[in-house]
Amino acid sequence: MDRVIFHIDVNSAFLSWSALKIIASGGADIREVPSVVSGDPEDRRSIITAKSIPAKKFGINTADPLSSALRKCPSLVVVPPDFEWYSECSRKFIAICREYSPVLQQFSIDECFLDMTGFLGGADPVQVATRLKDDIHSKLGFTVNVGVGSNKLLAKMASDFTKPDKVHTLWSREVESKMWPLPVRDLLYVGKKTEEKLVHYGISTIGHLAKVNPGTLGSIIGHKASLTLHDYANGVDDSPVEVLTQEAKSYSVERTFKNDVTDYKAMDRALFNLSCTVAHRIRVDGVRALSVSLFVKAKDFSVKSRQCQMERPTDTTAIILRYARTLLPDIWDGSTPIRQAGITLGKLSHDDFDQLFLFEDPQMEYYRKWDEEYDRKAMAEGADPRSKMRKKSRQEDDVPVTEHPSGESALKAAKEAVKKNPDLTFERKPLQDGTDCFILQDHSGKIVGRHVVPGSVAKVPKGNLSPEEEEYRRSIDDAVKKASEKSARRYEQFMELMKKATGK
DNA sequence: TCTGGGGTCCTAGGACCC
DNA sequence: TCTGGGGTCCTAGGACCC
Repeated sequence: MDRVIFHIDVNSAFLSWSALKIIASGGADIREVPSVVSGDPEDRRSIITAKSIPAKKFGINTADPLSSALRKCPSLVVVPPDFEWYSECSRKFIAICREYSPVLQQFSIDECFLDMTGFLGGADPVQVATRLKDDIHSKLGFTVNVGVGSNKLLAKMASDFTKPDKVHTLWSREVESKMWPLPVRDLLYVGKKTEEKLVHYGISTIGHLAKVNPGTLGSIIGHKASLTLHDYANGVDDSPVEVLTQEAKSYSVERTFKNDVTDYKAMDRALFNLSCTVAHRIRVDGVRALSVSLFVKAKDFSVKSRQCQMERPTDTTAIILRYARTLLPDIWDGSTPIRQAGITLGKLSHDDFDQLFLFEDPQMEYYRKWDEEYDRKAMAEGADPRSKMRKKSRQEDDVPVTEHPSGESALKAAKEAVKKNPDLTFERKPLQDGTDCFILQDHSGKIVGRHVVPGSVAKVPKGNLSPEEEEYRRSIDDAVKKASEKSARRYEQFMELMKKATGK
């Protein structure tokens, strides 16, 4: 049977979503000027996460280093990402799409497929797609492209035609006229390397690719890829719109260091931090991992990795760290400058027979308590908005949050609260999404309030500062220093704990 | 002043067994 | 003891996506 598939793609998603928030607080529409979502402009390692259409006209592309983008366009407006807000926008976007068909597959935070077959009620697919597009725009304030096609591949290709705020069709019968003239690179799963290989053999358009013998193609790009790409180039894709989200097969955490790591102590601290983060995430999701993989990326971008299987599935930080440490000597000589390191957990399961061994291994008691404490603190601080929080801490739900347009006013509000109630203390604690935050705690350390400046950490005032700004600036330096001291302290505490637990 | 972070899947080669 | 080949499993590295 002929299917009708929609692919809905938010135009410059992160940028549009940030724009809405900025407009709501009285700012200008950054979609209309050259602008990007990126990290701290002072950090040479920041890259472009999203760009506006005017920014694209300066030759700025996603994943470019921010420094090179600023060279192309010195007046570029740079805003930090706000993942919590993006998740909220995404949820609303998906909810509207779901009103059009229950057969929905969320493909990423800003894309989904709808199987409209049987849900059109005789209506013209393009009219329905246009209504969906306009519906999202009027209710949520941002634009999308809708691709309409005979299968997922064609719908996705169609949504990528001209942007923004457009509906395009790519039916099977239109493949030859609309898709074959395009360069091979435009085909899904043809990246830089595959493009190079294909062009080397004179295959430069999707039409060329469609006519190449799959056997010949296999010797150029590999067996599996040749079958897929040959089908794709001919507009063939039988894959269904998957309604059920499948569980993650692996969890990974990677960090690029501010300065390349060249000594064991610093590397061991990094392994500890990575282990803490990734182990916390699997505990939140209630899974355990059997395999651990460690990778390091050197200054020259060469990557080395090693993996191993643990004795049994675990979600314990100390165990994961122990295995990660055994992998390290195989991939690092202890002196080569390392720019990035990461840990991936795989072979995941839900069974927790690990508990049975608790009593045989007295160390586990220490480790389990430490992890519980870590999880409790992480939840209270609302650490990572991107993690799918299975259970939210009750405390967090009750804490009032006050938003401020600037850091100075947030600092002032926090100070006044302490003045009114001397039982309270406040501390500056930026959230991971770039939102600045002053938290208020009572004498027991319980968080009772938050004064936040959404997405403000990158906007550190420089140059001639007023006294208020000076103080704010100092509070930032302070918080950075405190955070790094805290991380060092936590590492030392954990090392003590391991010594105690292992009796060494 | 180059180049983030979180995933999935595939390939090629080695180990091991028959 | 040598040689070849097929099948399976494991893993390091690479390509791609958003």
